Amino acid sequence: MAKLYKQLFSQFGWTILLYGLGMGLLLVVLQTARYRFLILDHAQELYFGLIALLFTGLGIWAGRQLTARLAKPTKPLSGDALEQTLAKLGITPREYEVLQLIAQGLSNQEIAGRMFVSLNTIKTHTSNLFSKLDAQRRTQAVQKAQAIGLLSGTHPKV
Amino acid sequence: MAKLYKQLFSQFGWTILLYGLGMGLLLVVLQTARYRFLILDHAQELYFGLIALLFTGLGIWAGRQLTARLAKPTKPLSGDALEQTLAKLGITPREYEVLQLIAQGLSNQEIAGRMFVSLNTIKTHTSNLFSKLDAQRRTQAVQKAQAIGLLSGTHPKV
DNA sequence: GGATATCCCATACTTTCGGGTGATTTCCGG
DNA sequence: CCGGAAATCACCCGAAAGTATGGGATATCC
Repeated sequence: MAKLYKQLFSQFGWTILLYGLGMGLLLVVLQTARYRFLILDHAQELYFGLIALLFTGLGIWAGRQLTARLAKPTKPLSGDALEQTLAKLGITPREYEVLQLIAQGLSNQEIAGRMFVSLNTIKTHTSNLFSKLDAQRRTQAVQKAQAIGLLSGTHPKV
Repeated sequence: MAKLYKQLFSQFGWTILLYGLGMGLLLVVLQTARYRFLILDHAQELYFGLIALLFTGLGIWAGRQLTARLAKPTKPLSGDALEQTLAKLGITPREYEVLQLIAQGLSNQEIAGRMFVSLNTIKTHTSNLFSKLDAQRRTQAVQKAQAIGLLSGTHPKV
């Protein structure tokens, strides 16, 4: 449990904390303000609208913050860093080969032919690869791999 | 005035409309619910909290939708060159949108959901797109598009 | 020798893709 | 007003991709 928290925190930093604080603060302010200045009866709708607007804005802001961290762009790794990343993800050499061929737009059949193994073998490799990359599709795997820097620049094959 | 609306609509599609509708609907529902079931006195805080939560979620969603459209047209090639290339290949705006979403690893179903059209429509778009890019698979299309510089992220750098 | 990891292959099954055809609507330019 | 481009959607069909499971062959490390 503490591990999950730590991971989340390291990933999102202060964003969540700040968001929670802001949320609580706003609620408190609004509450006290309600009892102090605006005790008008039918001002409820106005309150709802205001809160809705405010938290919509906050939501957009928070969304931007979070996606900004998740969509962090990176440069292609090389040599040592590459192997380290591969090891961390548990991606085997053979799987990495497959990944590179996938990124070049080859089908499983073509990959099988190029690597002199059966189609089923490639399927196994891709399946394992996807689970290690937390991907459901080959395009997603390529996208994630590029985001991490596992793949060098595109090879203009044709 | 109508022109501005049209432009905005064509840019953001149903996102804004849906958002406005959802907002209004939620407010109405909450209001009527208030007078029907929960006339308890100190339930206000709960309401505020609920609305805050709801609209935070909505805000995040809206933010994602909007930034997805605003961030994509950030051209890797100098604007003009991009449009020229697209025109040369006969790729329509809608098809280009699809291409970008494909490059992000989304399935046709997910793309359909994000663009508020049917799965069949996306299939048509992808099919036309592939023939224009001379590709047989989505991964191949992505590879070629990146090689030409049609996609942000990784493109001819070195 | 046993545990582990990698690689190879297979079968069976479900889902997704891609290709093809055709149809409707809207909008725009000649 | 007519014709074409663009966008939307539908239906079918075969191929490819993905999932699950299990078996067998090495090689390595303890």
